[in-house]
Amino acid sequence: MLVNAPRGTKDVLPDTSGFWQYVESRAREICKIYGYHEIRTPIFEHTELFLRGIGETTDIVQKEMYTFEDRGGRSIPLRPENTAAVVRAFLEHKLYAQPQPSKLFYIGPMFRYDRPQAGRLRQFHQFGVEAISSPGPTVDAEIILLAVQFLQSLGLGDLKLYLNSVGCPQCRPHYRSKLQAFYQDKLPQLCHDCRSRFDRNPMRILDCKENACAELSQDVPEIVDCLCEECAAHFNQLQNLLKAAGTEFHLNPRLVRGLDYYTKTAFEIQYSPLGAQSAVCGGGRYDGLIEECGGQPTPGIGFAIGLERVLLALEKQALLPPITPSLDLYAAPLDENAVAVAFRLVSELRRSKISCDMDVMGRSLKAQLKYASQYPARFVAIIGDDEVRQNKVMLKNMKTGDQHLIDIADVRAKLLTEMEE
RNA sequence: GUGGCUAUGGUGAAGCGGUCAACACGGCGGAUUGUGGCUCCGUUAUUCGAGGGUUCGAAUCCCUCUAGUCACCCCA
Repeated sequence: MLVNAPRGTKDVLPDTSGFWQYVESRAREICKIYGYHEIRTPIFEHTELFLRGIGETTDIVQKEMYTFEDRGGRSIPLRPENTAAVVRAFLEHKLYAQPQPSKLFYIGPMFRYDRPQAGRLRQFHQFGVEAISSPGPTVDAEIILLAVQFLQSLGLGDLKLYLNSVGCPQCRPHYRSKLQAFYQDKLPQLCHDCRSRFDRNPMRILDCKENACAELSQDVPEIVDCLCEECAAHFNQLQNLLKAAGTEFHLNPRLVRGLDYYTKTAFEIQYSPLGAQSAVCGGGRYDGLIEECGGQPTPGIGFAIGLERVLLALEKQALLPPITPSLDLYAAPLDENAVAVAFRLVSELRRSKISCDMDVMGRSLKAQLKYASQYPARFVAIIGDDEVRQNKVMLKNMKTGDQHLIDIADVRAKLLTEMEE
């Protein structure tokens, strides 16, 4: 117990942290290219924010939040996603008073209490992007391209972009009642889950994997045919923009997002070899969210990318960059007097930003050389009695095996010229 | 939250009721006195995810729990 991380959490060890840094730096690069700026919000927020923002009836809020009471009696959840928090910060700091749109991104941990699986953890990490204030659809296309370009820049292939429009408060109710009319007489034949979806969120029935439900849904009316004029025009224009940019996409009328705040554009990027957790990126427009959170009516759109899933996909496609630690100099002292000399040398070199290390295990020279070659270190400075007496160091090139006795004072210059090559 | 499968050292794994828990890799140490990457030698699990039970005897059988994994649910 004491030596096990809590269920659904993972330690990132030194042999993999380099992969994370790689992916995160790619995310930052892309955001810079697209003009998005980083925002960092707290890992916990007030419960009300997510109740309002995500929706009280959603699974995320109903059964997946890590909520605790703090010592002041406040109900505090660890954030299950970050869009609501970004909107909160947008309002709290009156970012709307600055030149709009607000183009923001974040990278960080999210928390959902769920049964862990590969690609689904209780603490997981998202890279998310939000563009607030523009009604689109140009910014919709921009955001989607950003996501696609990010994933492509990592070399990922076999990605599929799915696109849909979920309408707006004008047209969605019509579609909803149309759906309910469609399913009304089929109700007894639907599965248990779908019967409860009928009232709560009939659009979810379309998504059901039960054979019976899928068959019943064969001739279901599609939302694209029920969009109001504005939503239809928006959706059309978005498709035109994506085509103009040469981005391949697939319309998926059954694509429904799980969070209440989505309107109009909904999209998802899938990498199917990941199995059940194949959604690498999910996003959409949330034109009602900011008002819902107490601001002026303001449109917004964003997405989140699951970094664990991206890493899994990269691993599957053998696209993880090699991580090669290296060291310019390893100091190998042979006795206590030499340790002091070596320590001084190493300290000085480190101040000059030369990467170096020395023995702290009291090992034999043989063992020290072995260690240095595994590191791998480019040079080893062997320091024994003779060297200490003469203020010199036996500098050994680990690649060639050559070694020369040189003045300690010259080590730095020697290393610098060697590193030039 | 529901169902299936799994659980032996740092890693990959043998063992399937009865002497010291194979083997490989890795780690550490060594092969004459201050020299690595090859080779050779030694060493590295009083213990088999945890806790109960059955038995003269259990890593091996049973139960509970924990964790991983796959699928559902949902989502990134």
